[in-house]
Amino acid sequence: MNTESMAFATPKESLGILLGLVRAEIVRAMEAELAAQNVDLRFTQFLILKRLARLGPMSASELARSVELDGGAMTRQLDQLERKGYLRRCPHEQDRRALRIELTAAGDAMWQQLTDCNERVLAAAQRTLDESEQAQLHDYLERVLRALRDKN
Amino acid sequence: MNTESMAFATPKESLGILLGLVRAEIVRAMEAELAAQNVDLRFTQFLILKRLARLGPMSASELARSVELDGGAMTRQLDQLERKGYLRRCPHEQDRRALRIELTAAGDAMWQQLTDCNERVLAAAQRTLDESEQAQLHDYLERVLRALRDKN
DNA sequence: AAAGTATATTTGTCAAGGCAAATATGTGCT
DNA sequence: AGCACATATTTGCCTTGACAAATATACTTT
Repeated sequence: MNTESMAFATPKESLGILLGLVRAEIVRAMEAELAAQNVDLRFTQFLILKRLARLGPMSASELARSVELDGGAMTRQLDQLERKGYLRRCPHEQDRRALRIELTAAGDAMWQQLTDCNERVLAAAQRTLDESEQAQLHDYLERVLRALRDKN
Repeated sequence: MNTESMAFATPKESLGILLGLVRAEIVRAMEAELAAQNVDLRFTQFLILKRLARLGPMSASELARSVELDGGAMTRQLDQLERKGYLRRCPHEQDRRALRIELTAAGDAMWQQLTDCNERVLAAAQRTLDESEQAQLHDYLERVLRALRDKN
């Protein structure tokens, strides 16, 4: 009659729920690691530093889009991270509306300290998947993401 | 030297970011569908109705755990959903501390209306994966979830 | 049965994020 | 140049969710 059979022990979570659960666990694990190292950063702030460390300076809105964060929220996160001394708001060369957000030396150092902790959590999360399975998971997620964005 | 090569056009999102992006898109898509049908429900509320529709009546805290929502937040969501007439708080038979949350007829009818919209979004999201790939994605995510939870 | 501990629900408080309005620039068209 | 429209950042306002405290009830041990 319908496409799904309910005759399982685990009622088979839908993709939406499952993604939420997995993400929540990753956030929890990362924030625990951060706290364990006495680093006063939330997951969002950690992500922002990571983007900057890996992709280099960019504008606030590029940063916002890349972590799926509202522009207003980004402004406030930048306030906090700037206050902590991890980044700097510089004028953008080509666009006087925009900012060029760049890591300070302290921000860079902080990222050096965090990169291990980051990799540890991700490795732990994927420890039951072998290399090719990890790549496949990644590929599937990217395809799902593209499918959702190219909605037509 | 390190395990990741950065020589790709797309800098290979980490699992944490990717999950966030995909989930955000699914939430966005679902809320757009709900709005298009003039249904005044947020994604969280939709999830709650879905759980109740699929798993039957349960206590507020079971519900909260199953959608990874704080107990306090659940109380307020239940307030709203009860006010809209979609569910009822009944006394729990075996445990006088707890509630038995059950859908009303209106809540059931609402779910009937939403189930299509739900499946449409999930199908669209996974449209570039064939059946076995969808199953595999699901399996990988569940394994990651277990790995994160059984942290030891 | 009394005490101590664990769980369910509710409420207060606070931080984070979404949305809209304001301001300052860019970009394209005429 | 002038105008319309799009984009970048900031700020105010509001909702949601996390955390903690309060209350009620269960469960366990003495």
